[in-house]
Amino acid sequence: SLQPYTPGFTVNGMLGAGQPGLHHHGLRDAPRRAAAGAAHHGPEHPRAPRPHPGAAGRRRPPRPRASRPPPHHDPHSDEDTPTSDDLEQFAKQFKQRRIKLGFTQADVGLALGTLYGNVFSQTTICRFEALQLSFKNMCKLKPLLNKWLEEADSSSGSPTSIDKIAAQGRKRKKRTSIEVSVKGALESHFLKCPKPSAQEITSLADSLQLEKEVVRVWFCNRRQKEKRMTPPGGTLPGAEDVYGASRDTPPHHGVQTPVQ
DNA sequence: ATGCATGAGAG
DNA sequence: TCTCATGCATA
Repeated sequence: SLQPYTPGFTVNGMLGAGQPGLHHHGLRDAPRRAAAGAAHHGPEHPRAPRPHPGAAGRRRPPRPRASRPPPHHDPHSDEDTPTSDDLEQFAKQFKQRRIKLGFTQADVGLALGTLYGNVFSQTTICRFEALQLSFKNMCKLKPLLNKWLEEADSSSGSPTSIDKIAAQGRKRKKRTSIEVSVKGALESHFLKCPKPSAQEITSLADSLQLEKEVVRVWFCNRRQKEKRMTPPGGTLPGAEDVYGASRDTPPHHGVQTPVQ
């Protein structure tokens, strides 16, 4: 189940791993975006910008924010907390190796399961590579992916075949598609107030003709997006701490980067 | 690749 | 209820 896909076609790993009518792609690489960002405040939140060595035209003055200072020793060895830069570098290298080895994101997710029991979806691997997870989440996944990487190119083909986790039976709500204009409205409100009260959500939902639950979830997801290592939009200097009115609102912040 | 969704924890 | 990790389904 975790064979480097067959060059002929049959891009299997991914389809088999639960990627329905998706076409090819399993290998393909594109000049990635770069992250630039700011990190700060939270006493414990390493979020760092990325100066970008090789890329030219960086518009944002990279905020020189050191993040989790590596207490000691090198980055490549897992163990202690990596810096944002370490993660970015690893993610890049990981993707490159993965592709060279001929594995799809889905293959990797599955392999992690057969290897350690933690199965991950194509989505998660994708987000890891694109740094679209929270710093903490990235740190958690890095060791696993790193191990897979070592295991993978050392080609110690021990066919550790394992079962798949039983499928769930719960019916999932059909994904509601929100119109662009409505999304724009939500976005506006988000900028004004990232954490609307239940009542504000209700009225907003009402005026936008959306289910309250849909709006609530939209805000949750929007906030979560803001906490990724590579946040959307851009956090203007000065406009920090959008949330917590209380002191020490921990994490957040980011950076801005065009996601391509 | 990403949008909307679920569910486990925490409070 | 919110956050957070995660993924089905879809663009």
